[in-house]
Amino acid sequence: MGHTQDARAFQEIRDTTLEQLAIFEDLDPETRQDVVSLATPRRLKEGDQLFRQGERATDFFVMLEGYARLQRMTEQGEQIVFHHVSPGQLFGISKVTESATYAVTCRAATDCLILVWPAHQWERVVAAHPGFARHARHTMGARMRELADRVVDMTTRSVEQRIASTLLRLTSDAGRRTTAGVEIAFPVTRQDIAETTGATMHSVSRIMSKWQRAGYVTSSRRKVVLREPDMLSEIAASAA
Amino acid sequence: MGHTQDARAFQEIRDTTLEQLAIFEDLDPETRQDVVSLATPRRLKEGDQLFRQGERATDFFVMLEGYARLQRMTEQGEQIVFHHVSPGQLFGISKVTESATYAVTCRAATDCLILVWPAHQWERVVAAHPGFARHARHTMGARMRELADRVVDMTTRSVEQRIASTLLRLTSDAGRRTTAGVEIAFPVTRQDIAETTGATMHSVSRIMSKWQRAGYVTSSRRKVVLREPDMLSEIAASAA
DNA sequence: CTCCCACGTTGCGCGAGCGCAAAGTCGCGG
DNA sequence: CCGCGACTTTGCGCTCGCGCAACGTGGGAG
Repeated sequence: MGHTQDARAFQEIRDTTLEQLAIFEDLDPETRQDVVSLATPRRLKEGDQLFRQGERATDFFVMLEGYARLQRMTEQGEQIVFHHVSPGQLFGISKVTESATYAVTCRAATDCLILVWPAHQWERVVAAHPGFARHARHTMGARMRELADRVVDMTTRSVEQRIASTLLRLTSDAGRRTTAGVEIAFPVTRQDIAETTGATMHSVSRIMSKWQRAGYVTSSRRKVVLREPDMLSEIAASAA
Repeated sequence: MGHTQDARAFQEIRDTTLEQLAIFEDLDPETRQDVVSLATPRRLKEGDQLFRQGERATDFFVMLEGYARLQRMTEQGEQIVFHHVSPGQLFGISKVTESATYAVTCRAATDCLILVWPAHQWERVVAAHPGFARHARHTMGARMRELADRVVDMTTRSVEQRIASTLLRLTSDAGRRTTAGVEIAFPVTRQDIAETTGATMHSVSRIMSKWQRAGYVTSSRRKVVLREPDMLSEIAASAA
């Protein structure tokens, strides 16, 4: 995690990963290197907090490898997960909302490799690469849609339907095909699912046990595999 | 509602209202007139739909007088209210999220007077008045915070607490002092409150009847007056 | 003035999902 | 290989708030 390893990682990044990122796809290699040279790479261990809600927003980020959760904590200590950051995604972009602080807390769901830009470089990055700002606005829009959908779900759908939709979304954002089905690419506990669906761990466990018995999912400790995504879609969509 | 009336309204706007709008406060009169001259005024009657979710976003707006609801409709025909637009607020700003369509439906809660800019003028307005873009981003951030708070509320607070918070927010956004207390400045039915809190009309009615008996609120047909806002704050904050 | 309709109130029963409690299991560190 | 902590499962009872149903009520149109 020292300087040497970061430098090595950085080298690796420049050579392979970056050119595949959607956010840089319309950039010539020279500009891309300009923009990336303003950032520093950083590794996180699973569970590390990158930033906390309410903290001064000193940086913005792109996820290169791994997954992170954007969440909030209530005064009663309850966690609520708003979003899972996947590789290639931009996050911590409070500049887009003219906010001086982070709106959420970011915690690594797996070991991560991220690119970190100082917030004061925002204008410079945007000037060199207008697509960056466009991408950031687009990301913000997607997050808003996600939140709005979530509000709709919370008021109109049952816990079972919400869990089904959530698992489907997680596999579509971070799914990995295996022989047994589609697996969620990062550790997921019952508690995590509860925090992203607005249910209790107990309800999640009961419902997923039922699905396991029915053969729709296979789940072990911190692992979830969907064997019959179509059945879950059906549950998520069902009128009741 | 014809051209003459619009022109008169427009004249009136230029003379009185505009200079007080926060969004134009840092503009010299000349630039302000430039920006405003790109817009046309429009009046809405209570209940009119200004735009619908999913529709191509052809315009963006500033509310001058009156109130409107930003809402969504589910396939089952349920309405969910996300936001109440108050005078001075910018809305329909899908440009900020790089979206080609409106994310919500806008319906006038009272008769309204609004300014309408064609979406294709966005770049020109922003160029003439960078503060406009800043204001728009700020608005977007505020909406996101509102949505996130709502998700938290839906998962952690009781219906009674949510109704209390909602009424307090409505009076703080659109409150009018009267002898009896603070009145919400636009017509509000029990159904409306249900749609903004994620409850049923029946629950809202029951809870508000209780509050009326306790003397915290006075409510008649489509009208809500808070007599004891502090008591409602207490309910909204209570641990249970 | 009256009719009608939108809006509001209230009672009753039920069910989803929570809270609590207790016991089972996996896997890592020592 | 053992022990402990993190994670999971399951049962049971209860409560909040919904769904249904029926009955007020006020205000605007004609």
